[in-house]
Amino acid sequence: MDLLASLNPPQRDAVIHPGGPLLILAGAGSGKTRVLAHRVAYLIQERGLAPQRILAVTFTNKAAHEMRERIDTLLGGRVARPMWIGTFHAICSRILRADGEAIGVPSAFVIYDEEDQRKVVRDALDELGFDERRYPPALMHSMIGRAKDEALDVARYAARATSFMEEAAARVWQVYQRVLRARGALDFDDLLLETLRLLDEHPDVLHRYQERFEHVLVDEYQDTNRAQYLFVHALAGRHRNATVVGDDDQSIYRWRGADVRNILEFERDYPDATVVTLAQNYRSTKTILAAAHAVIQHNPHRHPKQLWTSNADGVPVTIYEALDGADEARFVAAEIQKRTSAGARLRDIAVLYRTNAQSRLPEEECLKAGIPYQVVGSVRFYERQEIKDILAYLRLTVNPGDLVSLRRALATPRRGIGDVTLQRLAAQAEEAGYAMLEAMRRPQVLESLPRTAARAIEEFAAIIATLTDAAATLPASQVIAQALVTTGYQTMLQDEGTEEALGRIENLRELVTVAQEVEESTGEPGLAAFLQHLALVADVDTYRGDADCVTLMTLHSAKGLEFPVVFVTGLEEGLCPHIRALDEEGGLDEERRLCYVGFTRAKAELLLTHARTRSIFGSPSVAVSSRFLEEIPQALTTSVVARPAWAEGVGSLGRGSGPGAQRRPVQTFAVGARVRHTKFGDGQVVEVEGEGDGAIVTVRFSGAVKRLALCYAPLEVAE
DNA sequence: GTAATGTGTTTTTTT
DNA sequence: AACACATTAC
Repeated sequence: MDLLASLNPPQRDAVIHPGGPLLILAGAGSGKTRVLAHRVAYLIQERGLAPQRILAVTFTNKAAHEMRERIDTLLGGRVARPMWIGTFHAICSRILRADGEAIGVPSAFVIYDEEDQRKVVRDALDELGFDERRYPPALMHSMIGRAKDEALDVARYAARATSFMEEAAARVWQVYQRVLRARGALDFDDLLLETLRLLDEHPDVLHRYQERFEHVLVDEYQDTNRAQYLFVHALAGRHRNATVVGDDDQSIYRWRGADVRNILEFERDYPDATVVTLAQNYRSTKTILAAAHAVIQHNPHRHPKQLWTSNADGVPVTIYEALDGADEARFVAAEIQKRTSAGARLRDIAVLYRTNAQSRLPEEECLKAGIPYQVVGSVRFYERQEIKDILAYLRLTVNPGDLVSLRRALATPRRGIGDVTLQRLAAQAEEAGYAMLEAMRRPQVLESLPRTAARAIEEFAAIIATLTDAAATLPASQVIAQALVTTGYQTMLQDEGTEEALGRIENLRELVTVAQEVEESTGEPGLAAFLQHLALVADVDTYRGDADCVTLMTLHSAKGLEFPVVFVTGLEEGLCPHIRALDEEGGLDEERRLCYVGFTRAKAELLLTHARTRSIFGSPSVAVSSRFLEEIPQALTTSVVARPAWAEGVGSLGRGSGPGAQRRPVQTFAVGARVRHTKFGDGQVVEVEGEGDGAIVTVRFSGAVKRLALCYAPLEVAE
């Protein structure tokens, strides 16, 4: 296959770049994923590079899968299998599993998620005798997290601490880290930091990986943090074949430690770097691109650049001013139905918002309207209660020292073991130098406990022992299936019998299926590998592009995706830009980039909505439309304003409620377009006067020619 | 030791 | 509005 035929000149330059550092500045929709896939395929096919000598870092697992598939398609066959491709976290996890023992990381380490981490922080505060009111756990946790993003260690952080709070955080961090280590656990940041430490302290390991990876490619480079930066530069240090791709305008993870300087200063890091700029957009209409550009150009300190496209002008951007959140949701649902009845596919439509909480109203409206939808994110699959409960048992079998999991497993199903018993156990275990699980098996320990408690403990220890045996020989999926029964968890849910409980059983079955799939795709059947994999699943990894439904998700999750029709909802001051971002240095710029990312997801049609009142924590408050909306030139937009309920039924169209029925959101029709009117039937547009809200179209129907006010006439595009 | 009730808090965004 | 956490009652 000719890998270059379908590429434009700069894309081709990037693909055939012989070696040495390469920076690809790729604007939204400029085909960067394609270029990366083609470059890898080219290296393999034309340069004869062995796939296992390539390391590619993507932002999500989903992107990793897609990349692998694209490369396979380009080359024909499953060529990309031996190539390492995944997120920073997944790749570091793999390295640590293989080589972590050298720095004392057990290969079956568990990964603590946000909730687990919070518990450890609170334990640490407790141990230090710090009052949670004076030292909020959330604040302590985030201070530690930010420091880790910058690849600091406790000692250096403590040394440079300037405030009282920072000194406190340093002490908490110290205990936090000791606790994690004692439990054989790592948090997300540790995956990177421990890998860096491994590479630093064991030059032989560093050299092995450096030697192996002749090419290192990194996608979404604008969203890498300091630790990730160091990782890339360490691994590419030998061959110097680092290819990084990114767009400073799409940097939206600063709050997570992402440092846009990584991309802006790549040329300083590598003075001999080749820079390729991809400025042609293949995704969006001229109108959408112009609107997006109008917004982003308000940001200072950006690489000045302007995307262009040879695509059509397309239709204007719709701006809808809703009465409130519910009205906004009704508008969205009505517009979706309009488009699907005109032949659009549900999977081509996305509804985006700033915060997860905003998904509720559109969800309800979709439900009412019978529109199938999927929500990406909000409650993550593996963070569901039932999943975490079962995982707690499994984690214990892999890692007996995991106290967070022990506490969790002991609590559900209820076994009559509470804090009192647990503390007695812990005290005895410490005294005798046993691990907790070990103490549970000692007769002399059990004897000292009340009879009922002792029997419950025995039973629990037996369950863990059975599962541990199973985990030693069986693949993860079978261990999980067994755990559902052995722990009594499934019985508990069945007895409960509520719809919710049955849903939970469903989720647990799904977990078994997921395990089977992961076993197949990774070829690593063990429970430890599965658990580590599971902890690294991102929200957007659950997005099913092939499902026949509308997609609801946050602006963050939407990065890297595209849809013919995109709604961006809640464009109000305080929401987008978010109020919490406004008092952070540079926060507004990042909100604007987020908005830009949202706009540039749209291929054909972009609909922006905001509400006049918005419920915050249950109580309604007046909302002002987002400054980002004001930044879009009116020439590019069509505005629709909701009519308040009290004006309903005056004069016209008294059918039903909701904006879809009472006031027709304005569509635009070109002269010649075939249209359908509910009363007059099919016709053809012969003239358009004015535009937007006040437009009047003249339509020739089979019987008569009519002049119709677009905002009131029940007129649609005919399919 | 558990279930029920009450209170306060929360929302940015996520690997 | 929804949820986590604490207190209270059993």
